[in-house]
Amino acid sequence: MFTIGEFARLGGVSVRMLRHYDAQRLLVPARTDPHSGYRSYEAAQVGRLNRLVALKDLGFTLEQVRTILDDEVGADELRGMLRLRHAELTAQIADDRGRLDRVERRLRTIEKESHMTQHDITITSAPALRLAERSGLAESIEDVGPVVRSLYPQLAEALVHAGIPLQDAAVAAYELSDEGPIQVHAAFPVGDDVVSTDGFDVFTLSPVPEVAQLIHLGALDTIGDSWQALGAWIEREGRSPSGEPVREVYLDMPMDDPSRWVTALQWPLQPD
Amino acid sequence: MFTIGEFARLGGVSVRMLRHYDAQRLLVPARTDPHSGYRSYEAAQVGRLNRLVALKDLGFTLEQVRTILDDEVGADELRGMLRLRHAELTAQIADDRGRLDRVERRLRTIEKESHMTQHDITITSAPALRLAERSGLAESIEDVGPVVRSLYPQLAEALVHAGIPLQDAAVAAYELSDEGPIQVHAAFPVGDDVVSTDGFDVFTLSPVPEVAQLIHLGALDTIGDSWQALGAWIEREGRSPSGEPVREVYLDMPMDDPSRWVTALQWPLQPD
DNA sequence: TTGCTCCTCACGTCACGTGAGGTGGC
DNA sequence: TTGCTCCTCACGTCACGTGAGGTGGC
Repeated sequence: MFTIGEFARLGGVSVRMLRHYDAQRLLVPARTDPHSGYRSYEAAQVGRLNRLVALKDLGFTLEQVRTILDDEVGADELRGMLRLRHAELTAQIADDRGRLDRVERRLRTIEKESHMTQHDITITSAPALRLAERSGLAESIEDVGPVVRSLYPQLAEALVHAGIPLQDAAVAAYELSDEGPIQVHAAFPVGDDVVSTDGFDVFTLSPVPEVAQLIHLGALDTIGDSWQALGAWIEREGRSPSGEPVREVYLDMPMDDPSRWVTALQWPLQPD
Repeated sequence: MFTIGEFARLGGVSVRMLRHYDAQRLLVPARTDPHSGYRSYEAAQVGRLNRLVALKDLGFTLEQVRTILDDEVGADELRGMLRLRHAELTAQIADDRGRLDRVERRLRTIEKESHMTQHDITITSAPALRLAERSGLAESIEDVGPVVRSLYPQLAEALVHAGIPLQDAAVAAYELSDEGPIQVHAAFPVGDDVVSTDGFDVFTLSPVPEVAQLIHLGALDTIGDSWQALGAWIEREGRSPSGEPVREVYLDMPMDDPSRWVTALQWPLQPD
């Protein structure tokens, strides 16, 4: 028989842990003195303690350890638990590798710039959107803005005329390509009941699991710079655009003050 | 201005998280309605939220994020924090790799044996020991037991004669080698004040960071099998003995019942 | 006798998730 | 008006670590 302290040393665990395992009925001492409460462990219990520690070291929760130790799982179930744990660990390692990469990148930029370079670019997801749109062609990147601006009044008029409420933020989408004119869509999100009519077409944008997003603050005259910055950032991060249309979401446009406008630029990415 | 829901969507976080960051003074809404408690966020706050999320994604605690965001750390300190995080992540990944290896080993043994092979072998550390000993030579492995047994009565007598109290468990140590006689030490731990005398020598065993340990239950006549099992296990695990003397710690030896004896076998390992 | 070990509460950890119960704005 | 969003508590999470305050055994 061992005291709790001896047994703890033998198993390489703390006394507190043994008390915890007792309280959880995971490893109950062979006897407990009814008067003093002193716990006594038998030599034969070392085996269970070792198994407990080994399973915990694999990353199982105490509840899982209990079911395994108490033989409540068959060989197949145990295989399943191990495979699940395998998958979880693999994912965990991959996550931490990503984190490590980002830490290293920060360290490299900090060496060069000696302060925290902070950009307002994040990677997020973009939802599927059902849109009522009017589209046009822009000859060049610089031409996109004027084209969009010319499309919205007509679109708004057509939607209002059709009695369709406009509640969500307007969304514009462009199909960027290296050469040739750019297809420009000026649009508003609409419900499933709305269909194409004279004055606007209804189409859907697919959901995108990963987009690089930059929040552009202020008037739209400098939005080209923001798109450029976003493209440069994607390149620096070693990511690639997926080729799906980019989106401009006009989150807030107080009509009296363009300097307070808020626009999200979203550039779909290929899976990493 | 955004409501908390809009701002949460924009930043890809939950409403609850924004309330939490408010409570922690990490990201306080630009204004809070004194009557309704409704929070309003400004577009310009998106930057801070993005930085917050990015730093949290690197694995920093919210408290660390706060000091970094509030510019309470200089470039050097920040470099230090990033390097620390780098080290932590590297260690974490190494740990998880080890876990993954062990999970895979379990899966392979379970394929073959279709049930949980549980051995009572663990890896633990062994402390430095100051020992009073008598030693002898054993011609072969089989001869070790008799030699040890012959040494202990004389050693006990010499220690008692010198007035030295015996409180801790007896420890035997052998220097295993492939050929030739085996040096056998029968010993008891003693305090720093005890020195070599007629009848026993005092020497110290170095601490060992990693030993493979097997708890042998019962009489010592089958202890050879336990040593064999321990050696086989070390081989299977792909570990190597360090060559330091192996230890037998006689944890419990009730004189009336050898079947309840408890002995720890410890085999020093090379660092992994 | 003096340490040393043992005991039982009970709080703290970390970053929120998840109700409960209620109010405000379109 | 009916949902939808917002609000404030407050408990739960997971496996213990860390006192506080007290008792038992050599």
